[in-house]
Parts: sequence; C-alpha cells; structure tokens
Amino acid sequence: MNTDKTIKPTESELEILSILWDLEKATVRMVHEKLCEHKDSGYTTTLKLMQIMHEKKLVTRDESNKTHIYIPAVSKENTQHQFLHRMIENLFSGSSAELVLQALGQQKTSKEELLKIEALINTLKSKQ
Amino acid sequence: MNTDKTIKPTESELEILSILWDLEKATVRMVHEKLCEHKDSGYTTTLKLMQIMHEKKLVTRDESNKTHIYIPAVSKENTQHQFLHRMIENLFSGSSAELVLQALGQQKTSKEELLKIEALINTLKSKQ
DNA sequence: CATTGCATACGAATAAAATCGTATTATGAA
DNA sequence: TTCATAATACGATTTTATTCGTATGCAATG
Repeated sequence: MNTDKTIKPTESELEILSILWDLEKATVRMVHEKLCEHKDSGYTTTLKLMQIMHEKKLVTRDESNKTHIYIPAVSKENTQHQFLHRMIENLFSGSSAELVLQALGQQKTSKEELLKIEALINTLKSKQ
Repeated sequence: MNTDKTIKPTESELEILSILWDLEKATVRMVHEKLCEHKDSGYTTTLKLMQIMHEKKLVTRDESNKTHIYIPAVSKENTQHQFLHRMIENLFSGSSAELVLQALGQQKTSKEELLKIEALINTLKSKQ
C-alpha cells in the first residue's frame, strides 16, 4: 500500500545529496565534478537532476547570483533513518539486529568503532 | 562508471524475493496472495514481474507442471550484502559502524539481540 | 464433450528516472 | 562594445520499471 508520505530520493538524487551533505553547500559545477569521479554523465544531466530536486524540495538554493548555490533541505540523519527503516523492513524481516549482524560481519570495522558500538549497546541494555 | 556487474533487484522484485526466501519455493498465486496483504496490484502484474525475474535469472522455475514453481536463484545473504554495501557507500560514508550506530539507535532491539551483537563484537575485537 | 476456472504468455500502455541537446542570458575580458 | 565563457531553463528522448488487458491452453466437473 505504501501510505508513506515522505519523499524518497532516487539513487541518483542520493548521490547528489551525499555530496551536498559533505560540502554543506555547493554549485552545480562543484557537485558535478565530484560526481564525475564515480559516474560518467554530462553536466546538464547533473543540472537537471538538481533542478528536479529543487522542485521536490530536497534542496533549496540561493538564486541571488547567476550561479546558484544549492543547500540540502533534508538532513542526512533523517534520510539515513528512512532508508535504513525501509531496508530493515524489506530485507531483514523487520529486525535491525539482523542487519547489524550482517553489516558488522562483512565489513572490516576498526577497534575504535567497535568500542563505540559496544558503548551504545551498554547504554541500550541499561535502558531496558 | 558503475562497473558493477551484479544484478540489482528492483524494489518490487525485492518484495517478491523476500516472499520466496520465506517460502523457499512458491507458485505465482502463492506469492501474489502474500503480496496483496501489503500492496494492491493485479495477479498478472505479479506474474509478469516473476517472469521478468526469471529472465534476469533472479529466480529459477520448475516448469514440469502447468503451474510453475518458482525458486529464488540468489541468496538472501548475498542480496543483503549487496544492498548493505551500496547503502553504506552511498549514505554512510563507507563506514559500516556509522550505519550500525544509526540502526541500533533508532529501532528498539531486544536484550537477546543486543547480546548476540555484543558477542560478535567480542569475536571481532579479538581477531584484530 | 462443453463449460468454467485457473494458469501462462505476451504485447502494449503508463509512469518514473535519467540523459542530453539547444536556446538564452549574464558577466567579464579584450 | 563585442565576444567568449559559463551558467540556467526547458523540452525531447531514452531507458527502466510497473501495470494491466487479452489471447490461449489445459484440466477438472457436470
């Protein structure tokens, strides 16, 4: 049924958002340069995509100069949240732990990070 | 660029795969019934989708009877892996720990599951 | 053996996403 | 002022995904 009203960025939009989150604000050109490191498509494609994202209100932009400056309008945390949630539902039978186990198992994680996770687990345990 | 050769199931295909993983094998009708609990589209839509998945080799099927039996041709684990990886790259700056922290923070996780995760962390820590 | 029900196949319509070409405009350097 | 450059706008095309209608076949039932 998907009664979910939140806007779901497409994969391409997500790539652009990632760059914007990183840079905080950026011109189309800046985004495009970054994008090209991974992907190979033309400048106007990136432009168009960002215009659409503007229509969808995924980004805002400062139009006071000819060269617009784009700013993310959705937070990284929220978007992560949304995608994680969807993924857990779709692929991990609704169990976040199942996802966590997979994620930890497959990627190499540094000791520091493991400690951070451990700390969080302890907090959660004491809260129950 | 995207030199990635692995087939990426679409969202709809993923829903069907989830059901198949669950049932191990199933007819179109069985899958369709399950699907309808969440989503509302016609039988032939499900059929077509599964035929396409067959072409893409996401599923195999036993055609020895008139009513075909579909079997997942990609493993749940692999697919989870693939999606997790993509998500970590796209959304979590390549850090699986970042994802784990988010996932644990937002969803409620039972004590048992927390313990399982903790155990895995200890294993990983000792391996470093 | 006719009818009905349920199955597949297949093509076509629709929708959504991504890509690109071209027109137009602003700006700064010659 | 004129020209080159770089930016936006916008429409058209292409590609991919989703949805569904209709044709056809098989098999059980009366």
